[in-house]
Amino acid sequence: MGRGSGVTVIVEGSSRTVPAGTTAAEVLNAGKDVLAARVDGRLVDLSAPVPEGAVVEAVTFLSPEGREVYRHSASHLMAQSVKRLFPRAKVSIGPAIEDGYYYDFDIEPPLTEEDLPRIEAEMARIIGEDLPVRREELSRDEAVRLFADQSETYKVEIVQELPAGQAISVYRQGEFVDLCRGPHVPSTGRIGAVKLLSLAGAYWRGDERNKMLQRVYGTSFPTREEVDAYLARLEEIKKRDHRRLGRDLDLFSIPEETGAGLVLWHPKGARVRQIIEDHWREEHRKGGYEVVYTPHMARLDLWKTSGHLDFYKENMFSPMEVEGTAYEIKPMNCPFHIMIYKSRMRSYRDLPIRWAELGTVYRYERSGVLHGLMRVRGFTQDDAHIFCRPDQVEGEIRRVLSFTLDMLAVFGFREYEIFLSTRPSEAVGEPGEWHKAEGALRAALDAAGLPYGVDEGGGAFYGPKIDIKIKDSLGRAWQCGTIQFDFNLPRRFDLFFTNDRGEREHPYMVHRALLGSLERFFGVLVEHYGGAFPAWLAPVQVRVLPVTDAQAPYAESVEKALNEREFRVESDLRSEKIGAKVRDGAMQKIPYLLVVGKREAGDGAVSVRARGGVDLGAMPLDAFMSGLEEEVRLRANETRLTARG
RNA sequence: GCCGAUGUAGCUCAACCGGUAGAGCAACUGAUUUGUAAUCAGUCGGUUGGAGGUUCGAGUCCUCUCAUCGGCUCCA
Repeated sequence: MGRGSGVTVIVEGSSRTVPAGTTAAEVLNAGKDVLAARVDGRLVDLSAPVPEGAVVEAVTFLSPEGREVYRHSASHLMAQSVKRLFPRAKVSIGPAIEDGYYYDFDIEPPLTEEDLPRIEAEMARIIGEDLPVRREELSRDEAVRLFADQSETYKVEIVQELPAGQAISVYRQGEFVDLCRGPHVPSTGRIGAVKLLSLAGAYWRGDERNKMLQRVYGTSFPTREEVDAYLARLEEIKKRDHRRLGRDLDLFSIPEETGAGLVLWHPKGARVRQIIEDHWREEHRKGGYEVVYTPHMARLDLWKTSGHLDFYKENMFSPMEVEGTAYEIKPMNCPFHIMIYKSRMRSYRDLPIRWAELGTVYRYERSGVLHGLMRVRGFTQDDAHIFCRPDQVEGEIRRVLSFTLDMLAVFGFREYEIFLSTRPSEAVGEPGEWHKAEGALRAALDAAGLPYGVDEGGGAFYGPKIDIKIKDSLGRAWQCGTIQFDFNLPRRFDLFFTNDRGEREHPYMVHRALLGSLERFFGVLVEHYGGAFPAWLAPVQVRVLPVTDAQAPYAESVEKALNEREFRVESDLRSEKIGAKVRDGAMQKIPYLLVVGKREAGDGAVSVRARGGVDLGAMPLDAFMSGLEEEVRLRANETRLTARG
């Protein structure tokens, strides 16, 4: 604190002395673009007085923190606007999120889409009023009274849960006051342009036993142009949506007649899947795995033993009866691999045993969660189970971890999020053992030097896991790879091996999937490449386009030659103009279009047009084929042929 | 499952206050023989997601149901 006359602060690296009580805004000589201040690393309002010795920095929209302050203030603006238009609405919470903000309301009758423009217009009015945003600190009792007087029951509930002694901050702008930690922009006029995007339901406090509130999503930027650019970006992103591309490129469908969440892989989607699977098998062979096959259903008793019936029931379809015995369609592959393990005696010398299977499982997913290929009811996991001795488990986990990342890298994924998921509330086994298992996973992650978050309670019922999430085009992260430590199932099934002292001992298990499920992985892959698969994955690598019907026989001979070299190739023999054929080929995102006219037919050449509209000119067919062969061999992420092959 | 919205030709979308469903693209047929993102003409195509109801009459209004979309919850 200042000693009477003045305080010394450090602003942008240089030290200054100012009168005590000087605000951050004054110290920074803040212009309109400064939204808040960072004092000694902590975000505060511009109106906050700076203490002695403080390091003061300006926070603008250019920083993530600045955007958060800005959007959070915009959410208050929205709440104020809603309260003006719908005085009986109760507010709850309204944080900034990536690219925007939301606010949850309890409001009767519910808002409709038509209300959004009205709310937006009122927000614009409040911006015009340029109301000062003021922080006040209250005791808990005062805060409870304040919000109780306004019948803001949700706010009262939040305040009552805050510690009694602690001062509680509220922010007031005009007639609107909201419980908030802050900081906020100094006045409502600082918000430039706002846009409300959508309405959605959201449970109070995220708990489905609570009342469902109405959530309004919006975004805000300093200028209208930036809002428009953001909306345009959303439109662009939609074009990468795997559901749209799946239809446009004829990759898959999920017809209502088949059933929700049940995927039909069309020939072109199936080709890509097959390439993924072939690569997967080859890598597993090299990585010391054996492939196994198991059935799609098993007796219900098996799922009793495994614990699925106790801990996984809500994700399983109902059992069916066969000759008086109940059978269950499989939600997981592990019990089958366990039964293979049990089929004979195992020595410590046999371990680790690594068994992999592209195992198709069926899980009951609630109707509201289904989403294209990303969330389905029948899917094929690239599953494997490793049975090992306790002393091997950490090494095996590390090995799987690097295997996963290598596999993802081949498909062009170098960015992902890793989470350690710990014991869920419903789980088998002792907490102490869980703790040990979590430690082993943590050690493997640390050894690999990988940053990770912790998902408390996100583990499988039989053990903790490491999850690897990949982001889709909308920035939604999807869990793909997973590595799960399991000391429980071996015990439940009474698995053992004979150790080097001749005693029976339980093995440990590692459940793992590298890609997760082929459906989800393919969905993410489609979006990742926007449907423009690299040549090694593309369902059609080459399309031959004769300029006129006269070159049809030559085109067919080119197609045949390519086919014999095992390229995925087709010809467009329609009597269309070459421009139309090029356009159609481009829209199918085919890596290479070969234009063959009179000239090419004459000298055994092809005119190569690479994806993206790059005309590589004419080259001998052989040169094209060796170039493409190389590109495929390298699993190159981009088309890489150049002029003259 | 929950909240909200939406289902019209294969796709993208029209159809006033309830008055008897239409366009472009695709497909098909024919003409055209084309040199790097759409050649022309014609033809076909619909129990308006499904089932009930209101009405003289329903794509339009009501109820139920299925699916999809955006979220929430849950998950590979």
